[in-house]
Amino acid sequence: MVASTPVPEVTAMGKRKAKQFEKYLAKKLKKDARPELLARLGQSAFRTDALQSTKNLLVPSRRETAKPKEAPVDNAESSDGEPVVVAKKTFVRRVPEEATDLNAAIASIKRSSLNPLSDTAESTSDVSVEPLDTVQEADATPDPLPPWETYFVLTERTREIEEQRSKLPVFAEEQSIMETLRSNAVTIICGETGSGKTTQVPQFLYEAGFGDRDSPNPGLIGVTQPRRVAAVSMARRVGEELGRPLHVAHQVRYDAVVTRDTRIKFMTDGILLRELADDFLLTKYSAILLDEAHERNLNTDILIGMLSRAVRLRNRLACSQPEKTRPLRLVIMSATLNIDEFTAPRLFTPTPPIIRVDARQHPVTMHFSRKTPTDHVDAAYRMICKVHANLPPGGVLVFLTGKQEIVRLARRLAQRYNKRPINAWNEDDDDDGAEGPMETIEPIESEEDEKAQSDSDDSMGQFSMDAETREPLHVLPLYSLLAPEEQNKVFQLPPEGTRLCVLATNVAETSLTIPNIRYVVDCGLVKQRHFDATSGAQQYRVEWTSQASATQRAGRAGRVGPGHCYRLFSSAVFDQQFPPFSPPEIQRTPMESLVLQLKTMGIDHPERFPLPSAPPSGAVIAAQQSLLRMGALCAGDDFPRITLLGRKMAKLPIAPIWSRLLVMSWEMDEYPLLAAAFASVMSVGDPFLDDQSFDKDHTEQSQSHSHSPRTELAGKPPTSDLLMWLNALLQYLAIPTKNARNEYCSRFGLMGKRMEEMTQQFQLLKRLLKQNYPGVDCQELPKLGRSGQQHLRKLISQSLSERAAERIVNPKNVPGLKRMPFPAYRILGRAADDVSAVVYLHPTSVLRTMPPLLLVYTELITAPETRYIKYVTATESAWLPSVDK
DNA sequence: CTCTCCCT
Repeated sequence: MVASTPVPEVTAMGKRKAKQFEKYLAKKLKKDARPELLARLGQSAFRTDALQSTKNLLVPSRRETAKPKEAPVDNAESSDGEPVVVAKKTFVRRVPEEATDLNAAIASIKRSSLNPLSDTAESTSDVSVEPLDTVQEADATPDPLPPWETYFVLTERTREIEEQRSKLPVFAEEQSIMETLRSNAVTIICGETGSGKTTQVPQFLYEAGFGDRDSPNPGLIGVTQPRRVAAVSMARRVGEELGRPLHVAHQVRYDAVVTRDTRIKFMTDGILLRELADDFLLTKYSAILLDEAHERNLNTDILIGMLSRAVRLRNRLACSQPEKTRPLRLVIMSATLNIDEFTAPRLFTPTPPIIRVDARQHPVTMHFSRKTPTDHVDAAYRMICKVHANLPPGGVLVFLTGKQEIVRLARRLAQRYNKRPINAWNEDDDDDGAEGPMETIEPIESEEDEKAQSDSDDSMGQFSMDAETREPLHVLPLYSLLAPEEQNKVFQLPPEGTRLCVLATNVAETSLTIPNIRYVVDCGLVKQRHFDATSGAQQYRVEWTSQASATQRAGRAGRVGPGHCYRLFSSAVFDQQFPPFSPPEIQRTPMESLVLQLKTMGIDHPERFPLPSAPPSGAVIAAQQSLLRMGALCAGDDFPRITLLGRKMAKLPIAPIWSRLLVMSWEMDEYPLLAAAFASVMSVGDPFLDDQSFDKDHTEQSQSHSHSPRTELAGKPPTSDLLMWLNALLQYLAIPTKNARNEYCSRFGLMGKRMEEMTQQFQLLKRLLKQNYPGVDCQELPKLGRSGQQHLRKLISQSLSERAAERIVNPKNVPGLKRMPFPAYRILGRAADDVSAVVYLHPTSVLRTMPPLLLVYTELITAPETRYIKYVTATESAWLPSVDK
């Protein structure tokens, strides 16, 4: 590494001899315990006694003695049966004063998870917790609801705002919405974008006294959003509309503005999920609104499952002890889609009422292709040209599958419509004007004569004129990894006399709304990540999108006026091959995080937890096994139980695989700060721009990755892509000014957005480190010295031991091996004998020039012909728990 | 020789 000053084990004696000697002693003691600790890293059960011995060095004197009031939550956790009290105070949930209420709640949760009323569940014999009297009724009884007391809050809206509101479709429904909310604990509101439900429904509740301390419903109105930007911007808008900005706040990962005055809180769904882990009854809230539920995000789905139970419990408690507990109302807000999964009896009894609200949306005319083209990018190109040549002014939004397609098509279009210096495009596009039958698509006449390539003089400044139209085309790419400055261009007005044409990925389907779009061109495809629970491999696949998402895409043309959607596929394909809905995220993602969180909440059988859609049958089991291997769970008589390690991991806002590394480092007090920086890096991911764009924009001559500036950050010799990222962050943190940081990013081809995110994540983890381990010095920036690197590589190897690979040194012995310029590896472990276990080191790896004999990887990518391992770290067999040959 | 999109 560049900053390879080894961290001295013992520093030279300075002034404060005594202190340093103490430190030295402490370190030595810890070192003695270290081999044992490291040996145990790979064991399936985490030995808590070993932790204790080092932990005592961290927090010197007095252990916390368990007070009688505290719940005996940890009894089952120590593998040797000893009660565990380590760091209990900070890590373990404290039981509040109303212990009986909460115990009742927890008991009922455990019970409900065992008997979720799922249509197939049958066994109730293994109920491990005695339900308390307040929740003893059978789950089939309708949810109780205390009476609604009338209350009003006056607002101070301006006349202008009142006028705007009155035009929203949801405004006319205020009375029916509030009447439904009054008599139901759970309500579903369906309305398309533009109905105004997100901004208005919270205000209806506000005016009925929700969130007002003196009202019968003093708790907050909580509104969840799937995305941070939406939470922040909705909060601001509602605050403005109410004329009471202080009453509306937002909370997202790195940013909270909640105060004592807050009555409406907009937050991301992940925030509410975190809060549920500590307070299952959501005692702070009087109403929860889950917005955009139709998107079927993982978090929203889980929230629906948990809230189905929380609402029932809260309202039962509110009935039996109205002076102590107030009721909780739940509103699920969704576009008009398959609501069935939200109304399933396993979730809600009685079935919640559904209110439908019209949308203020203009009609969009659909145009299908007669035939489905084989090359959708080419088809898109032709369609854009036609729209541009023949149709009245209005922006064009084109949906494609990925960055590469977008960049290519943008160049091709720019070449035709938009004159630029010739060497700005280093890829030759001589296929312009390529023939091939083009389907006629109504109502545009087939005018596909493209031979009049316009490379003429540009009398219109930077634009040249198309033969058929007198109007230039303003082409902009849009995808998530694009720098924010570039992204923001789509929100500005295009240069005068030009037509806006945005080439976008899925970001434009939900996350970003581009103004003034009249025409949508949709290729009908999506690139999606697929996850195989048994092998752990993930794969990107381009597939037909769903009918629902195609409809959503088309709707983007109807926001300013009547629009048109040109679909680059036939109506037969749409009807017969498009699935009606995209699979919910819960069926496509690893489940470790969710299982771990459910277990910490006392839900013993996550596979039976009620959810709108069940995860794939193997996914929960696979996650459970992976958590067992990590030591976050340990085998129990009837089901795997959470360990103390697991509990600590669950407290950290990081994926289990990295939270484990963090807890290990913190507990051992070995480079705790460095580990925090590393975990921050890992939770954000690859900060490097992809080389193509980097080379083009900055250095023409550096074609090869081995000469790209990033190798400077990798150290000599390079040992890990991941440690290179870490070094990039540490260097970045050491730079004082924003300008210098930006300069640094562009020099090394780093994405500023990601570097900032890493920085914030590091601050967040540092705060948690300080809170939980007050003895650790968090002042200085950590250095990536030689021994620190070793330590991290050991831990990385442990974490990724299931993803190890061995270099194929003699390729002649392996039939079918190809492309030897790229180092080939064989995956170790379960799949080792399989031919498909041969993989290649991804060309962007910093280790490509000196591939190690043994490595661990984080990603296995399946390309059409080849499988690649990406993001690798050199390792040694001694660091892996057991390497199967 | 390449990576859709979110979140604690």
